[in-house]
Formats: sequence, C-alpha cells, structure tokens
Amino acid sequence: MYKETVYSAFNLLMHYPPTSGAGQHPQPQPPLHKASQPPHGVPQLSPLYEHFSSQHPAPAPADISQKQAVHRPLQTPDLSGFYSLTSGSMGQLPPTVSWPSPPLYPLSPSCGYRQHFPAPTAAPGAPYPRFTHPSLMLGSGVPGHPAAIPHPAIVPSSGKQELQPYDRGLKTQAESKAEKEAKKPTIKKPLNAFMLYMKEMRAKVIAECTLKESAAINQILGRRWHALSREEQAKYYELARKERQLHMQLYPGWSARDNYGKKKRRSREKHQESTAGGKRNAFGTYPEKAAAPAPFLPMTVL
DNA sequence: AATCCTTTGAAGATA
DNA sequence: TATCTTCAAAGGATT
Repeated sequence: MYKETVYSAFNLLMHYPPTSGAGQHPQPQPPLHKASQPPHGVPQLSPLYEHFSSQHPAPAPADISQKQAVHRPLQTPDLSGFYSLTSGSMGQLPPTVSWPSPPLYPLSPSCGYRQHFPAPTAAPGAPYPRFTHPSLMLGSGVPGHPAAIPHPAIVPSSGKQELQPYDRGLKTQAESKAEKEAKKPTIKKPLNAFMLYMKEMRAKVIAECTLKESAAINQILGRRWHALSREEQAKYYELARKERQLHMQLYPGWSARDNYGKKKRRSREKHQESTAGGKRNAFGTYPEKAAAPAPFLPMTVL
C-alpha cells in the first residue's frame, strides 16, 4: 500500500510531459535518463525510478491539469538564451562577460577561478557517480503513513519554540497553537537546479580542491555552474522541475510561505549594511561586497 | 547552540 | 509589476 502510493507518485510525476507554453521548458528536451552510461557529469536517476516508470503506464493527463489548476504553474527557465534563464538576477548578461570580482576565498587554478572546467578525468570505464538526490530515490515517504520512510524534505521540528516548564501553566490558546505548530515536522523547500547540482558535485570539488569549507566550495560550484553548457544545465533544471512536481504531489497543501521567516537571521540590519547599495547584481552578489579585494593566500596553501 | 558564510533559483513579501 | 527577501544544502568558522 505504502509502496504503491510512493510508486504511483513517482510514476505520476515521471511521466508527465512538460506543460506546454513558452519559456517553460528547454528545447530540445535532453533525454533525462538512458540505460547506458551517461557522460560524466550527467545526473542519472535511480534504477528504481527507471524500473517503476517502465512498469507503470503514464496516467491520464487530467489529473495533473487539476493539480496545476491549484498550484502556480511551474517555471522551468527557458534556456533558449544562455543568460536569459530567468527573469531574475542572471538575466540579460552576455555569456562573454567576465566575472565581476575575485572570489572571497582564494581559489587555486585547478579549482576554477576564471578557469574553464574540462570534463572530469575519470578513468575510462570507471563507475559513473550516480545522481543521489534522495528525494528522487525510493526513500520518499507518505506523510501520515505509519510505515512511511520520511521524505527528506521533512525534518522533525527542533521544538525550539516550546515553552519552558514554568510557563506551561500560563499557556494561552494561541500559545498552545503555536506550540503545536512548532511540533509539526517541517517540510522543506524542494531543491532548485543549482542546489541539485551542488549536491551532486560537492564531493568531487572537495576531492579535487581538498577544501572543506562550504562557503568556498559553493563559490567554486557557482562558477562551475556558469561554465556549464545550457544543455548540461538543462538537465538540472529538468530534475528540479520533477522535484517540484514530486513535492507538490507529496505535500499538496504546502507552500514556501510555511517556512518563510522561520530561520532567524542574526540581524537584518547587519546584512543590509554589508550589502549597502542594495540590489544583487547579475551574479547574485552585492556590488560593494564584490568589489572588496580578496585576501591573498599563496596557491600552495590550497 | 545558534548563526554566518557562500552560491543560484524559486517563490513569498513589499513598495 | 518590479524589486527585495527568504530559504533550500553544506560544514567550518564565528558569535
């Protein structure tokens, strides 16, 4: 029963053709998964995923149209123009533009600052690193089912907002409600294309660059992301689209609003100060911050 | 222990 | 509608 539910959710999602409409899907659509070895760097879906999508025929499209009537239409970027992926921060820049600033973390050439990233040099025939994002694998659970393996988007509440014992007697109805809310497991946002890419490539970057600090690794990954061809990026956008669809199926009532403002920021004023001048540039960084000189460290340190 | 740092993209909030 | 803000992951650094 549980399995069937999970499988059908997978099946449902995996067989939906991209919704029609301009700017919703890169054209031509790259084949998402093939039985034979994909080239290095191409995400691969789990065998279970492939198995169940082959076992179960595509559902009637009527179901999804109902879903999409409820939810905001998906917004997979149009990849027809390399830098017009979204209407957001990346838009309208020519692909030849150089990076606006040196990284805050000094990077060795092999780790990619202003470098071209060649295909990774794995030995021929070496096993391709499988795409392992857990929510695209069988671990996804069904909320409310006792035997369900929790979907990775669900994390138990930390209970941080729980009242101290001496407060308990004074709890109002609103407080009880807040406590109840706090105890509810948090459903996290589905991962976007870049997050999926990061998850996939992080280990490789750590191995190549012998770095551990996530902020530095993320800088490298951000630059590698820009260095990807649009076809390569399209694979991750497609995976992200499926992530969102799966998330939508598993948590129909969920909205990003549910988690909005839940993470505490140390101080918004400080953040705004550090980003004075306000708007993020096309690279998602803040002009003042980006202009700051990078601290020098000899390459040998890396 | 909690938050920051750093990245991009999606989506909510606000002007 | 355009712009700004928050949050997804990660783990060492900082508070």
